[in-house]
Amino acid sequence: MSHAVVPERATYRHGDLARTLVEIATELAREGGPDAVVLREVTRRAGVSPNAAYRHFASREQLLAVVCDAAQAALAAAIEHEQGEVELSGDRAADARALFRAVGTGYVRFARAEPGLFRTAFRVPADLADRAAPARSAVTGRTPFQLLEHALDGLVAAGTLAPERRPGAEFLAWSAVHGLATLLIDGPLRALPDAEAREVARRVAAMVDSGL
Amino acid sequence: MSHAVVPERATYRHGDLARTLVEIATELAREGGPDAVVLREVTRRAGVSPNAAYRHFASREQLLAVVCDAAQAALAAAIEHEQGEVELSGDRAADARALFRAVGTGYVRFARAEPGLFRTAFRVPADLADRAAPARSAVTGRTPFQLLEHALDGLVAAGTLAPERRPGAEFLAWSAVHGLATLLIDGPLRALPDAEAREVARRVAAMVDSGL
DNA sequence: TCTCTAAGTGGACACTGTCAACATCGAGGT
DNA sequence: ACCTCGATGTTGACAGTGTCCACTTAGAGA
Repeated sequence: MSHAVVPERATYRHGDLARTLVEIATELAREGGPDAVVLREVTRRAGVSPNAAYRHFASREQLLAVVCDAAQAALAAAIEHEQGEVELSGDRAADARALFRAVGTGYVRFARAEPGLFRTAFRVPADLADRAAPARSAVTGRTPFQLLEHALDGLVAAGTLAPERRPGAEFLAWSAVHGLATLLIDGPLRALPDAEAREVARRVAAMVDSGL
Repeated sequence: MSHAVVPERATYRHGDLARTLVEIATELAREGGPDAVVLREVTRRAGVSPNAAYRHFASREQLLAVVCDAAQAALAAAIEHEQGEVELSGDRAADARALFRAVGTGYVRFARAEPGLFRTAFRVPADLADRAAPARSAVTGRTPFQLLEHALDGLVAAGTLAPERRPGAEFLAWSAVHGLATLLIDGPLRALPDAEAREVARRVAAMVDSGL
């Protein structure tokens, strides 16, 4: 049942247990969502006693918080990747628009590809809201939310979005896209085939475009 | 710690334990969300041994599923109440629109007023997707989702929404509103005062209106 | 009145997160 | 080259959880 095929470490010290624990916990979260990251199972897979974790994390909740950051970073990476796929045309307005839409499509694609991590990313940390932003970012150093804000700024700079409509626009866009994502992985659209899911996503994007 | 102030029942039989357990479990969910409904605490408050619950529910998960239905029903009731507050003007188009918007405002209002129940309502049942719809409805017999569909049908009937745009429109509207709700109770808009929250909700509604 | 069975109890098990006390090394100063 | 001391890992324990099994109880129907 337990994948405890550990390299039977020879030394008393582990080396980099903190990182190892986070990696294993993240894998558990990927497979089964936040509830699947159980401290004892993590240490078991690491080949270490349960209490060893407490030398590196104050509690299970705190370990989960770190995994949550990692999941957010993975989401950021997915969005950045999606934006990287965009073929820039040179038309500033069109490009800004494409990059903006890539935020949404990358977001939804990640939610469908990694539902466990996605749910973990938005597990409310219970204690703190302002979790360290840097830990939640990928290569550009931006969190998913910041990537969205950046894309919106791009729309304004390209003249596509009127500056007076910019404040608060991230909340409109985020609402629509996040709602769609949950609908697709936990809601009635769960079993929708990829093609149709993309179609719904396209319509949501159109709604955001015209309604911003 | 435990509110186990139970009426010290005299009879061996409880009378209506199933209903009592659901009520207590719902209260726990209201206070602390789905994770707060722990079987032993429920039975404790009911003044009954833990195993008594198994005569009425196959597992904790199944009890939680019933609570989930109850939470959905409460959401439906909140939406219906919001629609009941609408002052009909006689103008069919305007009324249909007002009733449609009331779905959104009722939805968001409920999420903010009862975050514990709201989270419970959308706890994915893990096993079954097609949970009994009737259990999730209130006085009109409609689930929250059905209330939304009904309001959209009203828009079409009033000529406000083009019939060819009707299919799938519920997913667009639901995405936006549900996303907003989670943003307001678990996301960065958590601490927003009521007035500003209503303002954001108004803008989301406008986005849906113009983007449907 | 007797019985059968639905409803509640008691005890146990495996599992969890967490604490306190103990064991083990390895780096840094003498 | 040694010794120490603190960071890291271990052991054992405790309370709490969901759930199984065997037992008891009492109310409804023959």
